[in-house]
Parts: sequence; C-alpha cells; structure tokens
Amino acid sequence: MVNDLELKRKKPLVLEVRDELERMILGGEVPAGERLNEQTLAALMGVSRAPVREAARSLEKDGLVTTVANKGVYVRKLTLDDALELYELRAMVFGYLCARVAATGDDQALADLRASVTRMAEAAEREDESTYFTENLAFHDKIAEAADSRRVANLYISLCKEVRLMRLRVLSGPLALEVSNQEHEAIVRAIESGDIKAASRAGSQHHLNGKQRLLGTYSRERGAQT
Amino acid sequence: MVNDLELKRKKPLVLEVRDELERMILGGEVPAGERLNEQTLAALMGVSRAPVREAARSLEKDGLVTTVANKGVYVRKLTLDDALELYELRAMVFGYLCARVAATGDDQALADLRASVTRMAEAAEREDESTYFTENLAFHDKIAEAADSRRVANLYISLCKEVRLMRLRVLSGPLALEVSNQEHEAIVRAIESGDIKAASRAGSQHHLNGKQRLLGTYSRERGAQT
DNA sequence: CAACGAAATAATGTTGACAATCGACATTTA
DNA sequence: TAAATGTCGATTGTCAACATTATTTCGTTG
Repeated sequence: MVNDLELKRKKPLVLEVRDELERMILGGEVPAGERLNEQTLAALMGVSRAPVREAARSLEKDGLVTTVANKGVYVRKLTLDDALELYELRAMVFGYLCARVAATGDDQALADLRASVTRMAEAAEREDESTYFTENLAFHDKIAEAADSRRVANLYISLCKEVRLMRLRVLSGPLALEVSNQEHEAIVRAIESGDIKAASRAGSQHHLNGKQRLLGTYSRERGAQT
Repeated sequence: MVNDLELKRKKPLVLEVRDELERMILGGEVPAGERLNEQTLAALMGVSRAPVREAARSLEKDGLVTTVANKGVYVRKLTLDDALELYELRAMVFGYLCARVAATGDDQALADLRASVTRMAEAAEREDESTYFTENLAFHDKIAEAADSRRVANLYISLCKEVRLMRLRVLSGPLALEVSNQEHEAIVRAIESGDIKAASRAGSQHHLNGKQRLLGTYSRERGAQT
C-alpha cells in the first residue's frame, strides 16, 4: 500500500505515531482514563503494532499515559492534587530555567521573547484566547530552549504537557490574559536586567499564580455546581 | 527451589532485562558512550530483541541511555556541566520532597529514617563505605516514598540514577561520610519538627553541598593529573 | 598515491504471526 | 441461590523474518 502519506514521511515512523497520539490525547479526542487499543490504533494509522507500542511508551515517559501489565495503556487521569503538585514542580523548574536564561543572556533569544510578549498583548487586547494560548505555549518553550539545558528543558516541556491533560482553560476572560501577560513582562524584564534571583522568582511566581488561578476556577465551578 | 525460579519468572520479562541492563550500566560493566547492540544483548540474555528494545527505551526515560535514530542506543556520557545541573535540579526536587514529608508527617516513615541514619552513622564509624553507600541510597529512596507523590518521587529517583552515571565516589574518606550523615541528621530533625521551610532548606542544602564536594574532587583530580 | 564511489556488511526499523495472560461468562455443585 | 471453577474471547507480550539505513571495505580512477 503506497500512499502519499508514506512518501511524505521523512521523520521516523515512531515519531509520527507519537505526535498523532499526543495530539489526540491533548486535543481531547480520547477522554482521560480511556484505554488505547494497540491494534485498533495501528490499523487506524496504517502501521504495525510495534511503532504504536513504542510511541505509547514514549508518551508514558512524558506522563501522558500509564501502562498496566497485560492490560494496556490508559490515558492518564489527573486528580486536582496531582495538578497542584505539577504546578509547584513546574514553578521550581521554570524558575531555574529563567535564572539560567538570565545568566547566559542571549540577545537573539531575548528579542524573540519580547516579540512574543508583544504578540500576546495584542491577542489579549483582541480577546483572542486561541492565539494567546498558542503564543503562550511558544513563549514558555522559548525560555526552555534559551536556557541551554536540554535535560531540564525536556522535563519542563513534559510537565507542561502533563498539566494540559486536565483540559482546563485557566486562562479565560480578558482580565486573566492581561494579568498573565504582565507576569510574562516581569519575567522578561528580570531576565534583561541580568538579575538571576529576580528571574528565578518571577518565573516561579508565574506558575504559582497559575496554581492559585486553578484553585479559583475549581472552587468557583464547585460552588456553581452545588 | 525450582519453584522460586518459576515464580520469579512471573515478573514481566521486560523488567528483568531492564534491571539487568541498568545493573550493567550503573555497575560500570559497559563504559559511558558505548553502544548497546540489541541482538548481542538479546542473545546474551536468551530473549528476543523486542524486550531488549523496550528495556532500552525505558532506560532512556530515566536518562541512562540516549537513542539515535537508525544508529542505536548509547550509554549516556555526562559532562561536568550536566552533572552540576543535575545536582541543582536534584536539590530543588529533594527539598520539595522533604517539605512534603514534613507536612504529611508519617510516624512509621520517620522511625525508618531515624534507623537509617543510625545505620549510616555506624557504617561511617567503621569506615565501611560500601554499606554507607547502599544505606545512603535507601535513605533517599525512603524520603521519596514517604513524600506520597509518585510523580515527583520517580523523577527524583531517576535523577539520582543519572548522577550515578558519572561513577564518582564523592563520598570517600571517613570525614566525608561523617559530614554527609550530619546533613541527613539535620534533614530528619527538620522533618520531625514539622517545620516545612526548614525541611525544604535542609534537603536542598544536602545536595548543594554534594555539588560542592563534587567540584572539590574534580579540581583536586585535575590538579593531580596536570 | 590519494580520493571517490559502489558493493558488501551489519545494525536498526518494521512487520505479521504465535504464545501467554487477563476478564467475563457459563456451568457445576453445595 | 450463591460460591467456586472451567472455558472462551480479546488483548498484550514475545518472537523470528524481512526492509531499510548507516558503515565499512575494496576496487577503480584521476
């Protein structure tokens, strides 16, 4: 079976499958707790089970799925406590990354970060949550890249994906976007000033504030439901 | 005792292979940077290539090996900078774990920790580095367990294994053992007192001190070599 | 003699088939 | 009727063989 999709593939097949699965999970196409059937997925993507297995193991590495022996892999279900822990862990790691960026100051990276903040400000102005969401992810990825520490950067990116499992739009409403981007602004300023401690604090605080926002939305939802 | 073997066989084959590979790597049987040949290892252990592949991917998850597409998996080679970063990351994560143990205070766990410190003190007294080394690992694992946060605990255990890739005996000499165990004592005291901040500080400081000890041995070695 | 290139070699990537295992349902028995 | 047990179906775990890719070797050529 020769199709154009096969001709298009330059990347290893496992990565294709991995990205597709990740997209399905983070996009919410498969609900949390759902089991991923190997041969069903393999047939769906027109590949064998082996790449699907490997991709699933790769996703497990990022905490997106959990594997149970002889039973299969399940989309991870996050409890509120799990999420809160992830926020604290992310805060620590992100603070570290920001500190490193401040220490190794790269002009090009800083310019990119500034531009990203500007784009987010514009999106916030237009109340364009979708664009803000995408640009927000890119901003954090840029900092991870600029920190020049692949090990920690990968960890941070993993943690961000894990959090997305909850599928909560903590950043909703024009005010939330505005406040969030002010924190980005503070982070960039701290990095620009070269103040390592300040950069660490600003980075940590950003995610700790996110944790508070999460708690806020949760208690509001619980209050509204009951 | 054939039954014991049969029962042990119940353990998933992949885990058997994984543990064996991990032992070989951390034990130094295969040097850093060496390529792991799939079929050679498979033949060596009397299994197929599939379990070896999966085990290798599992080790990659823990940062012990790196995979290069179409080339194979290599035992990870740590630079000094990598190691220093790992020490800082470990310090943050361990501080978090200690804080959680202090917050959730479990009497049984605390008793175990105290007993562990006592055993290390005895080993240090006897200048029994091997026993101290083993008990030291167990002590840190116990804290990770007691923190009741599997996600972070797994991360911490991974980081510890990664550091061991350098195969440096930072803890050598009776004085080093003594000093190190005083830090353990301080950690346990902080946890017992329920002072969350103090526990976090003591935990972090323990690994930051380890970082300094690492730097010390490195500069000494470099000085001796040149 | 050096340098380039093609064939040979050896390794990983991928596949389909077989075996082991688990959960569910049916059957038997007290 | 309820508990225990046996059987069946579905799914993961494992294997050996094939395809593809990277490396090495060796012969040819400038």
